[in-house]
Amino acid sequence: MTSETHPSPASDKAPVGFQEHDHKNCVETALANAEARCKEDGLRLTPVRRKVLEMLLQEHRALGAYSVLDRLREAGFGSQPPVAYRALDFLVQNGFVHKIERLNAFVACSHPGATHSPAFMICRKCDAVAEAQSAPVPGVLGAAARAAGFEIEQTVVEAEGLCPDCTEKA
Amino acid sequence: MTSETHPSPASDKAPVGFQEHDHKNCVETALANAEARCKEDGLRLTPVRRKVLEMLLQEHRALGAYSVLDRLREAGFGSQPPVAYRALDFLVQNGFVHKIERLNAFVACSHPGATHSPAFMICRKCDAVAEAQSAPVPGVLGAAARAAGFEIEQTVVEAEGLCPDCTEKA
DNA sequence: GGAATACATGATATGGAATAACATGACAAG
DNA sequence: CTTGTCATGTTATTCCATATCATGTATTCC
Ligand SMILES: [Zn+2]
Ligand SMILES: [Zn+2]
Ligand SMILES: [Zn+2]
Ligand SMILES: [Zn+2]
Repeated sequence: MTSETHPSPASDKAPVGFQEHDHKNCVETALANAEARCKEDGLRLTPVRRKVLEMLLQEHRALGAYSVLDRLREAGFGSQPPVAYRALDFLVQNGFVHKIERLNAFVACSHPGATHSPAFMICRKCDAVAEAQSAPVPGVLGAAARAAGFEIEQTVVEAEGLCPDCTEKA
Repeated sequence: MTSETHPSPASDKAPVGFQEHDHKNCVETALANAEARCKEDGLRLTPVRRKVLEMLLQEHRALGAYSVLDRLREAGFGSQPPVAYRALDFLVQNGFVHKIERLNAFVACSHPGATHSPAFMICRKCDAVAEAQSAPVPGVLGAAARAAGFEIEQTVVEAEGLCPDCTEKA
């Protein structure tokens, strides 16, 4: 089970997230990929947007909108909330970034490219976040939705618990 | 066992939520059940807490913390945020109420009694919320968690989409 | 009963998340 | 050059959430 999120290019659907990896390379690759995909799809990866994506890849954990904003300010961009939120909206909209509802925070996607409905594991101790490639949320919910006549468009799946590190320390 | 949420008395694991029902009865029953369970478990369903649960059952939809607070003020209780949050915490903690992360809002549980990991369907047009009795989330996520050494303690499953009513109007 | 303890509430203050509304600048299409 | 579109900047406001300190009210134990 090569859950090598970042290092090995071949593993793509692994759980990933709590391991060490070649981070510099991981960030650069992801940024390059994003730029490529934007060019391809006619999306505009402007400086602010790029910067926000870069910092999220860099941190490799979920950042609140105001942390993002702080970093934008430091980097010489606008410092008002909408600046951050608009960039984040763009990135979320186009699948480069996910919002972690449980934390009201944002994290760079670990499985870019493939359209996916992600699932997250969130450590309640250290706030580490790992993205798992989730199958469509189906099962009971799908059945319930059909029964109720509800049309599912998007799903949020977030599991809270203890990451390996924090489990160890306890 | 009497989770007569709304429509048919026999249906217990039904999706529920978007249908009409005998609401007065539904509220009263739920309140009575809550009181019974609290007595049984040595929990203290104090006036504030009871009032909050009552209003959530009454509204039958997700309310923001400050809506709750407004109603508390009108009812002569304290009017500072912690008053609402503490009551909500108690109710969530003990399974009478769920927090809808997607909306930063709270809704009374539709399947009280049974310990359950609920799943929600949230209408993006009218904000109606229906609770489905969700089987434990595992599936893909469970496997991923095991592989990563992550210990799941709690899960959030929320589906966004269009409720029957809003689908119709479109 | 009276002290000690735990828990519930009240009130103040602050911080963080999110959006509405308006103005400006860049750029491509007609 | 004008118009429309999109991105950015700025101001202001609203909503969500928690830390902290003070007060009150039960229960428990002696
Ligand atoms: Zn990485
Ligand atoms: Zn951890
Ligand atoms: Zn009801
Ligand atoms: Zn609706």
